[in-house]
Amino acid sequence: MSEFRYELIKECKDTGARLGKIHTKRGVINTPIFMPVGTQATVKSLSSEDLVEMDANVILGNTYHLYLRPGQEIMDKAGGIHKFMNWNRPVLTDSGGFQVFSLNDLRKITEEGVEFISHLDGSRHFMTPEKAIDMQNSIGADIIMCFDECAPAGADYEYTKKSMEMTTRWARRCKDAHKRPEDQALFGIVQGGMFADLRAQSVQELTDIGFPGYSIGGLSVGEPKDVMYRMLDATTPLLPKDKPRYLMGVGSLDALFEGTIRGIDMFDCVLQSRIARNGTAFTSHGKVVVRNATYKEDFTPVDPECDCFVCRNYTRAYIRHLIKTNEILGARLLTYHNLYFTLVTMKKIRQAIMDDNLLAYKEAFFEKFGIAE
RNA sequence: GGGAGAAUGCCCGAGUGGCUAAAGGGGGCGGACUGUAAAUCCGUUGACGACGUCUACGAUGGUUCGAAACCAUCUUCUCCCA
Repeated sequence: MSEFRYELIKECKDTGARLGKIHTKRGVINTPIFMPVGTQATVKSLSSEDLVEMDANVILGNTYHLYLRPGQEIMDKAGGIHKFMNWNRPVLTDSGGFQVFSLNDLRKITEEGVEFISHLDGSRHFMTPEKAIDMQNSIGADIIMCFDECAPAGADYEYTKKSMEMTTRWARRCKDAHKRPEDQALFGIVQGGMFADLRAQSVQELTDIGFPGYSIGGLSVGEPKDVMYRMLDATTPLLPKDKPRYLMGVGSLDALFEGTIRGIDMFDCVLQSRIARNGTAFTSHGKVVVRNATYKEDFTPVDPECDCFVCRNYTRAYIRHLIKTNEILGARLLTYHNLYFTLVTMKKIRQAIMDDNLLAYKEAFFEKFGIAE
């Protein structure tokens, strides 16, 4: 029997926010949670020890990228991603569905699956729902995703409906192909673009199939934020309360609050780690572009209110210097801080739900943080 | 002492009569970044109140309708022969 289970601890009185626990073989995940993204079995620039130290609980890996490198055989021989990267906490893998979207010019979609042209060497690969699951069985993540088509924001109704219905058929194939349901929770992915009725249809069909958790995909793909929030409003109330909801790829600070308020339990985002590498920090007082000349002689911490090891020991001036000189330590320090800051914010959000003052906390947060980035 | 060559915008470096305020790269400055094709990408980078003017390609003086480009002299630098 699977140990995977969602426990709803408390529902917010004023909003749709939920405080919960996801029980997995590798430990308990307190939700709502932010999951750092480690596409190629590494959160870029950080070690697994760093992630433990900052108290990250779940991290992501990516099926498509790990399938290309190091490849399925190595993942098998390594005994799965946990051993491979020395990380014994939960891992969630995306199926490669996002690459159907992001590698737009390098793939062809058919009912059977997706033909990718490798961005690495131009070689052709045919990814199917079955293969995506098989690969995820080899990677061995605790939570895995159905292979889906993530349609672009501009897709019209007709295309979006067909795409969503195919994603549903793929979801069934994924469930059928899954060989380790006892220790890998397979999530279905809700699609339906920017159309509320299609979102509802997607939820209905996926819940009919039945999954231990539900992801909401196809958002934050170029649409305005209010549209995304409207789609969440049209989706989460329809999802079963006893299963976790995962909003895929979303994680700007405002979206973490707004998503939580709309009943999302899990978030992941590359934004924190990517902008870190590009010289920007999220702080209590908003976005700080450490790279900018303003901070050349700023010998204060990245975020004076943060107690991460970066903020306790290093200055903006130093990190700016590292970024300007293209030293890898700069990327590492900012990545560490950005993720730490986000994880702490999520911890405070959980506490606020517990204390029945989520809306007040949100208001206080953005009063300092400023307008959402 | 003799001979050859070079001097370009913050730096390197194209450019041998008008289309050159001057390619390209670097550096500087700024912006973007949301299930990672990203330590990436984009913009900008002589001055001044704008498709206008001014100052600019070592210096000075010429040739020409017009010069960063041609000529003369000077200055500095590099290389070769003694």
